[in-house]
Amino acid sequence: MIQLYNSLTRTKEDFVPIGDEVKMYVCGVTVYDDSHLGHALSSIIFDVLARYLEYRDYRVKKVQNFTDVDDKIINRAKSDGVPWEEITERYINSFYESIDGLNVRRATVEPRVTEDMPEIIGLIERLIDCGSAYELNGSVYYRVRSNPDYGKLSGQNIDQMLEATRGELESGKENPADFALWKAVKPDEPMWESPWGPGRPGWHIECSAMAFKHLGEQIDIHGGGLDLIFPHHENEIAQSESASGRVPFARVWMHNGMLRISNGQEMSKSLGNAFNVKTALKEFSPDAIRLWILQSHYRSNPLLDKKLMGDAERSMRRIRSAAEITAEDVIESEKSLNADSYKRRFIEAMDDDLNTPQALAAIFDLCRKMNRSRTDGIDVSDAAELVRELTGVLGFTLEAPPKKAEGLTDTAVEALVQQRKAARAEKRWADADAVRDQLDAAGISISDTGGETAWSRS
RNA sequence: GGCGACGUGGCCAAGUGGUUUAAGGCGGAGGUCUGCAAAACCUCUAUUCGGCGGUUCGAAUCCGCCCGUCGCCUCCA
Repeated sequence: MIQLYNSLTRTKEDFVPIGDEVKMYVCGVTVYDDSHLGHALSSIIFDVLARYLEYRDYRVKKVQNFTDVDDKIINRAKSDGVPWEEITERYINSFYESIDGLNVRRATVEPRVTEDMPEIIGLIERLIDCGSAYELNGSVYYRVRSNPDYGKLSGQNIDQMLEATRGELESGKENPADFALWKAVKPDEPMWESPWGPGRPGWHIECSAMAFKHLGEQIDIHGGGLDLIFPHHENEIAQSESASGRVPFARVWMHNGMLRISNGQEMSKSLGNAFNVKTALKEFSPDAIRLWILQSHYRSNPLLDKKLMGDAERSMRRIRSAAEITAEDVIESEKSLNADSYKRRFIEAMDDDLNTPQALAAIFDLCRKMNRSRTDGIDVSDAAELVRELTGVLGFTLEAPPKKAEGLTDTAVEALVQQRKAARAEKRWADADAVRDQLDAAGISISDTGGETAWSRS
């Protein structure tokens, strides 16, 4: 039985989907800049969740949106002096480049706000009809007081929040905590026609509308970063439940932790220290980045530190070399390593609220067991197959790290390797070592196994 | 001010009442293998879980206080 921690109830709960298909919605990105490693963290975690659910024989429909109408996009368009559509197009492509590079599978549906405008407007109309929203000067606001449950996710209560929000308040709202569902048009901003006049949707309504459209009015899992709990997810719950009358809107709310940067501060865009995914991928393999993330539990706050990614790169080599063992590499043997207990450990760990550090520990232990068994003349090809299976569930590619562009060509390396081979055959060790040093300097490492010499770029 | 998270070895990080005197990874030390290396394997690397009290037959795990770090309450994965 899979158990997941539900932010709404603050407990781990047995996961029981409503229907025969898991309906999962994950808050996507606002496309106004390149993706940073925080996005990578969230994407990888919910990628692993979807992969694991499928591994456990669930059918999964995952919806992840693009917010392509937003203040930050408008501002970016202004500062770049281009139409806002160009900004969103550019960064949607950039997002895909990053996410593909990280071997994150695409969601089943990836809706954009601009493409689901009729549903958004329709949902706002429903909210007005049921008394949960009101129009004011061409804008529409959600009436927070209409919902006694408001605040249940974040543990906030309206009065306390208001104390904190003293100061600038939009005039005319019934309650300062009421939030915009529809924003009346301002000069030079994207706009759509609506029953309340031209304007654009508020931030929160899109997710409710898209979840309703693509998944239905009650869903199994809703995911996103911890920072979205308030106000975004709180508002999403309020809107969705007011409109549909179905409670809860999402059975399980899952929130991933925030990246920490080395000096202890949160990594946030406003600090301007975002670490670009594409930049990271130039230096580290997607597997190293994934391992670095999955070695912490998804609800913790991993340290963003290049050293740790480098450590993960080295760790990956162990797993990769174990996974690379195929039937041909195996010594003829009657005895075969039975890896069932490792598979059970893996599943047990993942069932327990996606405990990837424990699941990885099972894989590392299995790799060690395989190496040990191999020297004992035991057939480990089935175990290697299991390593491939389990690492696949975690989304690893098992591909070697990116090749350094500079340096020697393959043929040049081969020539040097042959040169060294000759030297070794004649026991001219100094010459052989000189070649090895030369290769090493060019970022190529060598290993002599049996009669053969293997080389790889590091 | 309100809501919340966290503090485990040199670094990262599981574990949340007994089979854990604490998994796994990285790093380090020694060894096997090797011409020497690399990789791999073996052994070692926290009697201890921020501090102080308490509950309990028994706590890193529960309770209280204190110290420290961080997040949310405004846009953020």
